[in-house]
Amino acid sequence: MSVGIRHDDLRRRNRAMVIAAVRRDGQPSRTEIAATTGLSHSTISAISADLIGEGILTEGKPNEAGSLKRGRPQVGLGLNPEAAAVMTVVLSLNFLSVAVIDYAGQVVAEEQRRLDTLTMSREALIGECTAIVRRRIEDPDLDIRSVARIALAIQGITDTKARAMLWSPITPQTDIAFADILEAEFGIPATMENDCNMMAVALRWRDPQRYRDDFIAILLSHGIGMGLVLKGELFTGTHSSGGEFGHMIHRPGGALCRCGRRGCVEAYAGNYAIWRNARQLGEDAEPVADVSDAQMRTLAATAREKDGPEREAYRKAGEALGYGLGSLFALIDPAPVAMVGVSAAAFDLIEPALREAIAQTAGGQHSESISFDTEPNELPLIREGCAMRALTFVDQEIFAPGVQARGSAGKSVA
Amino acid sequence: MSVGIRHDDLRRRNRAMVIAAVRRDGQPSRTEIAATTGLSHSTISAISADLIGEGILTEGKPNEAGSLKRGRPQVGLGLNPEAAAVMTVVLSLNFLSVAVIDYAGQVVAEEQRRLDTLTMSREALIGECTAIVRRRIEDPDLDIRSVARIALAIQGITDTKARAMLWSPITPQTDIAFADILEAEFGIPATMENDCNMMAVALRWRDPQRYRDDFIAILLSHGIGMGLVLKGELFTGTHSSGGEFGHMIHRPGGALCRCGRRGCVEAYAGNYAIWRNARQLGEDAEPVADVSDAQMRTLAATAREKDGPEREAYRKAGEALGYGLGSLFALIDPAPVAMVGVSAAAFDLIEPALREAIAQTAGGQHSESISFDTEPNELPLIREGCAMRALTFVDQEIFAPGVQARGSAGKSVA
DNA sequence: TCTATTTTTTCGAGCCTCGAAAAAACACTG
DNA sequence: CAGTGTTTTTTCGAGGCTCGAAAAAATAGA
Repeated sequence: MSVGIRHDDLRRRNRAMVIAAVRRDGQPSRTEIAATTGLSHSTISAISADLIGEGILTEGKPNEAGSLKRGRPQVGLGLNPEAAAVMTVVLSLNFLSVAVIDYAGQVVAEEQRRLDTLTMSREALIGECTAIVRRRIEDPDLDIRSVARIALAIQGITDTKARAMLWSPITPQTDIAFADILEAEFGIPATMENDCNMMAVALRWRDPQRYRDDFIAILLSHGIGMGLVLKGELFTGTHSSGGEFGHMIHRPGGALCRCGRRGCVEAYAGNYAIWRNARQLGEDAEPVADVSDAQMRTLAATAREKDGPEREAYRKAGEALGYGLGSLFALIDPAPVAMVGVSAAAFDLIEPALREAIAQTAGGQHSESISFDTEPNELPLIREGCAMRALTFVDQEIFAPGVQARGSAGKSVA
Repeated sequence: MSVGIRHDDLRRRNRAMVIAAVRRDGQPSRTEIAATTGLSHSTISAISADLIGEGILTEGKPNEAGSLKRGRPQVGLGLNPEAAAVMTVVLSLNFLSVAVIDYAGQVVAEEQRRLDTLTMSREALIGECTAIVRRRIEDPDLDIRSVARIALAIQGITDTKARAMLWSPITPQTDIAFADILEAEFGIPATMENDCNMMAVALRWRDPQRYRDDFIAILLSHGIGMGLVLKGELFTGTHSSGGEFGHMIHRPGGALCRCGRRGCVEAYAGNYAIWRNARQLGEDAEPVADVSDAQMRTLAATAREKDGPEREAYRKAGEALGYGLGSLFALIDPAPVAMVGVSAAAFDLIEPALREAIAQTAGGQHSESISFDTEPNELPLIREGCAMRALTFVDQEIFAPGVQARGSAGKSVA
């Protein structure tokens, strides 16, 4: 049931709002915060005094951006990098990457490892993750007092509660509650996120002009994934991370998909599908386990060079993506799209067929107004998204908690 | 930007919460409201005293449900039917229907008219709507002081702001800002809603057990529509009412749809499509303008009787709906489905192929756990939904406003 | 009639936000 | 270089709101 607003909630929410404004706007003055939040100057003054006292915010130098103005110069408020740290863990095909990030969002440490995720046992996979996290946390060079939160991202399906990986193409293992495991191991709150959702989160921070309330991030990689932001909120399914754009049906009974079903968008537009079509192996050919980025780049080069099966493969991918997007647009209306991943670098080969297909669908009404942007490198995006997700959690839950917790936190710092 | 919470918002929100609790639970006592909202008894007591003083709530008789309990009996709080009235206007193919509903949700007046919506001019259509509303408002028999809000529903696409009909299959006219027109004409706040969304709203009130946070209402009528509730919120597109399930693509380049495109789900599952297939007219045959409910019932009867083109037509409809649902489930995960409209009465003919198709999709993982419910009559549902939508608006915006407005309202009643 | 029990109201305390005024910190001016 | 104007930030009292505890109200059972 919906719950009433208690009196203490007021301060908590407004604290969170101030922190969010500072994180969003960089170095806003108290006056600017008052303007964007709609709260009075007195309230902002009181809250920011508290936050500075607790070591969460810091006052910037007043002589920041050339003070040409007449009166008392604005004092920019910033996030105190030492207020907390968070950790990101990104698990992708044969690759594990962690980073420690300070409260202001700067990477202070990182470590990467190659693994053979496709053949590893459940225990080995979990072991590698906990080990790498432990190494970073216990690193004596790291002068971070404590990691306040861990965010994991994995390609595949996670549950709505952000506790577990349910299924992932990078491992035969299923249902690993990574978040619970890490929490139990280190006593640090953790969440398990879908990689494409983190891409969307990152895009929102990178370019809030373009990616604000409604947009679509599509990962064009070995598989096809999607992160969807609607009305300013990350979209998730009712039970899982949802948004499995790659497994919408493009052609009933069509090409064989990595998921074992037939006719999914991914079975035409995933790297393995483009590869399969370029090699003219037939739609029933078993998907290959991996195609290297270099191989895909070669494929794209060939397709650009001459009209042959390679070009046709990209055309088919464009068609599948276009019809898929058309169906998606029928549900949510058109929105800006960011194409991410190695095949986004071949978007020139994909776009014509994609636009042609969209024009045949309900999305076609605004065909020309749909904008596409490309970003070939997904990993940094996923990492950034994880970092922002973890930091936002700290902002909201740790630094803007109920009264009791806030009191003690205040004492421990003051 | 997100806006801070002012001090006055507190009372406003908690007032809204109390009203919502009373509307939801029937005759809750103050103690029960305190329990469901999590607010203290004192707060509930104060707020309900205000609301009773303002004539919004009324105290029920204490001897309501056999007072077997020991102590002071609970006093049920109810909505005062005379506190306000709302009006619903439902515009469907060749049919216009309005109703006046009191604050407690009872219909106090209604009127219906047959029209030829497909051939009417823009002015005539608007004229009929304003005329019927005026007749109901100015009816001397009606002892309702004033209508506080009007909710219109129409088959087709409306804008996100709930101001205008953008496109509708029931008329060649487009972009009619019905809400603005009625507001200008009568000075009463109005909203323009999508019919299927109102079906979903109604289902939520009718059976909150089954249809709570996540469910799908699909209209199987001449066209195919959908109302979607996700995470307890009505789902809408970024620009329009969205949720155009009927125009997701089932087969690229496939059967001719009423919308002029090809291969939409509706081009296989709409009444005209079933009709077309049953008559073996071919997928390119121009959709007929209307098929009567009686004709559809005859068709279903024939299909049940013998294996022929009629049965095959329903099979194809089931397949299209199944693959469409499969794609939808890939995005949002499976959820309970309510099939509404005349073809829902033929769901026995549709279901086998539908389930078979879903099993071939990402939704298939939970194939057996997906439940279908049928309701052949959409009109009462749409009307109910409109009524609840309008009443909820009154609850939230008129009876739980900012402080200034509340003060004056209080005075005028006291 | 008295007592136990449960619901509802009353009342003072504690917060929170707000507006107005004061204080602070600078640029400009002569 | 002191004085003035301007803008930002803080201070302070007022007004509201919710809460907990206690009181009042309303009933069933003894």
